[in-house]
Amino acid sequence: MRLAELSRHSGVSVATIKYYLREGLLMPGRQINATTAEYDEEHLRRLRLVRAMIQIGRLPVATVREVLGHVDDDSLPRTIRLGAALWALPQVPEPDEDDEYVQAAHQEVDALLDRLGWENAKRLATISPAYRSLVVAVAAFRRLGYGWGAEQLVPYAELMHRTAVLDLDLMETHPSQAEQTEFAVLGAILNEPAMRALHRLAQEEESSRRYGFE
Amino acid sequence: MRLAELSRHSGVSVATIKYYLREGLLMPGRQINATTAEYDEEHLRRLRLVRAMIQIGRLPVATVREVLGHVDDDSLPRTIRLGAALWALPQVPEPDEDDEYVQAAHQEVDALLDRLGWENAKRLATISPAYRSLVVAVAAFRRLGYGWGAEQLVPYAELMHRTAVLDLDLMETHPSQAEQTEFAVLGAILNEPAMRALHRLAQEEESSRRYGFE
DNA sequence: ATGGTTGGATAGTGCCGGTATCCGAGAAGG
DNA sequence: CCTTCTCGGATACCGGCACTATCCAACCAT
Repeated sequence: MRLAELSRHSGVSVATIKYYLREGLLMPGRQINATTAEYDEEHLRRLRLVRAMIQIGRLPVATVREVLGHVDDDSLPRTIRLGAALWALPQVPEPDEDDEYVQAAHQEVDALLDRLGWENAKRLATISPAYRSLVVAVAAFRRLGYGWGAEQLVPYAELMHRTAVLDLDLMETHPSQAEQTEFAVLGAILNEPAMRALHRLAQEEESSRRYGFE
Repeated sequence: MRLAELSRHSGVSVATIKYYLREGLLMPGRQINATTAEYDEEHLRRLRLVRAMIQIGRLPVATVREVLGHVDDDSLPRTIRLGAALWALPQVPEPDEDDEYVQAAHQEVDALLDRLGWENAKRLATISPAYRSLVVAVAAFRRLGYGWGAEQLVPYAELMHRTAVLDLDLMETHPSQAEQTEFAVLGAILNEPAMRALHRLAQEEESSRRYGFE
């Protein structure tokens, strides 16, 4: 497969593929001679993955590169690789630790983790971007005057835990570890838009059940 | 409160506030004289809301303007207002209806809605952006060779429905309709990052329960 | 041989949040 | 009253990012 064919099969323009090659998102093709390179199914697959991450997952190019780096790195044990890939995902800006709302949010989130019994997550709290994101979101809510704390979050957290159980069950249906890692990353990146969509659909459904269409 | 004070109270730079005023994200202050305008708590609140939507929700400025327009529009009935605000949220690119994966995804999603008994959502299918987003995400998964369809999505959808029930219950605890609408929009915009964070935390928790830390 | 492709390098584009600069009109202090 | 500081508003500009257009030499098909 040559560049133009890769472009046709993927629906991605030649110029864009060249850009991804330059950015290291796509491994170079096998060079046949000075002006021809050969690409295969693996390239096509990777290209589709990259596109999905960028277009559906809205990841910045630099993040895609980082995530792919972890996915490709065979030297790390599974959970590290998975965690590394997931932690590269886009983050909310750093919380300002001096802010009173941020401090209150910290306490709320810690209380939440205690009430849930998420001991492991608590151990990861200081380094996990997810923890920080949650703190930032809770702080924003409270700044706007909503009593958004452990009380309200517990039922959500329990639902999300059940979702995570589904995620990992689904991941374990894949035979090889490489596939599992790719699927887990995909799950985190592509599943989330799908879940967001499902969530909104569910809101529309429930809302029209309660209030009708008018 | 003058511009500089508004800036100090909100932590947003004067230049940025001016930008938001220009863009119509913030209503102009009460003009005292040719060079002074007076802002109040309402402005501060709106400014915090705008910041949260942009920074935490990552909404583009144009979308924020649109969402706020619907929130402020008292002439519409609640569900329309709510729906209009939610539908303005950022969307995935339009699916290419000729694509075979997209067509298969359509069928899967329709089958999913049937199995869930989401009659109302089905009626909204042709116009709901959430429906389209779901189709796009499912198509992307299938293009990558994963059997991602009604079968796998049903348990997720049920969890999301329970989440939506929580959302609306929580919304109904607010007394006025204006507050309810704002809260619903906030829920859709700010709650999602929080849920995403909870989801990742839950994944970390469950993953380390299953596989330990190594 | 020759005209159309090919891959690679480089520079440019369009958008978008946000900044910097400038200005004339008050406000504040003596 | 006069000077100096600060204010709000208009305008031009900036930097990052995801692409895209152009150019060029090498190659392949006729």
